[in-house]
Amino acid sequence: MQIGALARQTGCPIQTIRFYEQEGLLPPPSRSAGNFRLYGDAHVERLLFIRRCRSLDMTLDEIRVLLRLKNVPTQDCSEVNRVLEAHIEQVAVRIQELSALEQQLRSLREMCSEGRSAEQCGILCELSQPVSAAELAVP
Amino acid sequence: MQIGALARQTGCPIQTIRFYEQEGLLPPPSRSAGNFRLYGDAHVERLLFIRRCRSLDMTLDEIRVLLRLKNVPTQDCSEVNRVLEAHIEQVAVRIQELSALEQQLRSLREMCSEGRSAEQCGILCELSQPVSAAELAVP
DNA sequence: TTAACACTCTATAGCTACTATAGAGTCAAG
DNA sequence: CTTGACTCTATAGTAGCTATAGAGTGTTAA
Repeated sequence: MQIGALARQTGCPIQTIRFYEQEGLLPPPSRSAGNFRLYGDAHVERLLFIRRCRSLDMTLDEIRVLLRLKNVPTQDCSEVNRVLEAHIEQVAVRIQELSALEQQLRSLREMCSEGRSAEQCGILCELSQPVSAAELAVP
Repeated sequence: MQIGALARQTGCPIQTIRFYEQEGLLPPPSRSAGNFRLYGDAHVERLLFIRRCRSLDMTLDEIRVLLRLKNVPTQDCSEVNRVLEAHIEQVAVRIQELSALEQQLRSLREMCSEGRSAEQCGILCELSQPVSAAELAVP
């Protein structure tokens, strides 16, 4: 199967497949006489695994770890659990941060009603205030 | 005031100040005889404004719009309101997405208890399932 | 006077996870 | 034998910085 067929089967763009190969997530496939990449079912499976992980917003590094563990089927899988839990924690933290951010934005929005001049705009005025050290810590 | 002093006053790294100048967010300051950047109070104010916006996770493009509006003090500020509301909406959407993601991750976590072999790991098995079209839509 | 030191300058490369080109080559069908 | 669909490599771009190299500036102490 050529790269286009693999792309159709997995819903993954061709460029991205080549990118995953370059990054070592997909093993280099064999090549045709004309130097075209030739894939088999194992590649389909592995690429689907990667895409599933990406759809769960895992980083390529996290996926690399999972792929490594997957390739040693007899090994204890507790590291898989740890990777996943760390990832869940990251997502939870990000949700916390964004929720706090949304609160700040909504109270900022309260500062101004439509139709004022920019000079008197409560939002612009508030935005001109110094930032606290806590707020400066970029999420 | 040299760039180091501005950096200290605002808590913004020196490189970032130069980056903002390059991006047109900060106007190019005057220079000393030895070609050092020399800033005044207006620069401090403007940089604080930018950092406050960034701490609210606004993009540089959004900030550019706000700065433009801020510089025409007599103009109606309703566009400021619109920029802010669009930004709030984006944050709200992202929170929704991440919350759904967290749910998926937690139910994935349920699939495996510690101590199995990788082969039998419920998480790895589940991750090997094909991805639905809906899940493929990367947030 | 000169040496040390802190500060600044430009230019460039790196980060993540792709995406989008350019320009060339491959292969099957009409 | 040419058209068209497909593929190849290499390179640059995205956002918002961060980090480096190698050079110059400016003040102070020996």
